Amino acid sequence: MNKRQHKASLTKKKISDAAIKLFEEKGFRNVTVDEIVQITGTSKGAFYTHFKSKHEVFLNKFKEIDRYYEDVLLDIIEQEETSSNKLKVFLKLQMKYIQEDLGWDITRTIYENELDPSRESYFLMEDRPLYRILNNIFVEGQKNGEFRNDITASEMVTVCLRVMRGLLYDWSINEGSYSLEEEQELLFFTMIRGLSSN
Amino acid sequence: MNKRQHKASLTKKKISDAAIKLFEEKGFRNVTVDEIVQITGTSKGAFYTHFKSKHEVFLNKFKEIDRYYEDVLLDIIEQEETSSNKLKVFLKLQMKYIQEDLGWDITRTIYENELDPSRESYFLMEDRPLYRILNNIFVEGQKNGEFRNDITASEMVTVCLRVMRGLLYDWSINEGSYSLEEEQELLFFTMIRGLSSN
DNA sequence: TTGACAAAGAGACTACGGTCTGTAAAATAT
DNA sequence: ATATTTTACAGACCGTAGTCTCTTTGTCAA
Repeated sequence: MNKRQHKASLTKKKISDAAIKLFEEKGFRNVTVDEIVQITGTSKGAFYTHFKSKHEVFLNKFKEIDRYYEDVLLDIIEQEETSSNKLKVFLKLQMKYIQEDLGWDITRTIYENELDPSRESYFLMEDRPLYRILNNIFVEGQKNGEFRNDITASEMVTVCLRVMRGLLYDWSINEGSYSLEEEQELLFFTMIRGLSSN
Repeated sequence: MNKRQHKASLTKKKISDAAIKLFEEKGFRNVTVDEIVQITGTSKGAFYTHFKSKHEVFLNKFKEIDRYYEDVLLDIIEQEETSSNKLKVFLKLQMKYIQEDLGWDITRTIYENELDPSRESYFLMEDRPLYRILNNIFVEGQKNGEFRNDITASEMVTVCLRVMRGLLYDWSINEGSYSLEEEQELLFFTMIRGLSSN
């Protein structure tokens, strides 16, 4: 990395850090790009050379969730005996992470961003760790007879994703007014019941 | 209705009709309020006395869905024998209606609007026909032993709504690229399986 | 070393949703 | 009949996300 690139990456980090801090303090909608660039002593030009949009700033933050899946959750679920317990624990810890580390405002903003067709979608990227992990659980659960065999593992992933999104969307429009960690259980257990072989 | 109110309601209708027509032609995001008022020969002032926001214009359109539930779907599901079949038919026809009569762009816009905390939420209004109808089905299904009794009917409504929203959200971010009517089956059948008594 | 080029950034500008203020005329009170 | 208030509306104005243009300065080839 040469001198110019180095300076650029410092600028990017400076903007990103300040922006995320502001978002957490005041909520995404109450922070303006002008404010961010003013505080960081940069400019609109700098901001938009590093980020495609105001949303994108913490899309990066959100992507950390995948690292969390791979680094932390994978090890934990391996300790569970059954596939359905792996799934249960995975979903529970995921919701706990979203509730405690991301919060509803960031979640809401991500969900809003995904609805904008002019922007890149993160949810639609097929190679997310989330998708691979779920797929592995279902494949394994089918092999050992826990899950249904009349539908494919990838169909079960689809079902699971839609249910997850329904819950997170609902949590977002309710402005995080209920405990995600507690409410996930009924919904996911029902789903798992529907996906189990009998 | 006096003369002034009459003229006002004409203006409102003129704006509403033109706006919805434009939305259908060009998509919600590609229509500006300036364009709507210019075409209708009205003004920003007129627009915003009748509608709280650009979104609200077809929130009214969306609310027609409830009339559809009450007027059409209620009769149809009454012909089904079992509660779970009522639910299946209801959900299927609902998705068919959304796909064919509303379309994904309107659906997307509604879902986006709901994520804006500064706006009134339609989904959170507790007395929607949708909620009552679902509740009735679950209560009935519990009485006749089809559905689980370890959770309440209203909890089942909550589960059902979240699943529905997950599907519609997913359909929206996929820009309506798959058939809602076809894809609903796997998801809802799985859910119903999870809600059935055994 | 120097000159062409490109990357990073500064900041004026645009587009557009939404607000505010002023006004004409209809409704209502006296 | 006249005065007062209210309503529907016109359109100037504002806030903010995002774009465009221009400048600076580091990079690299000769």
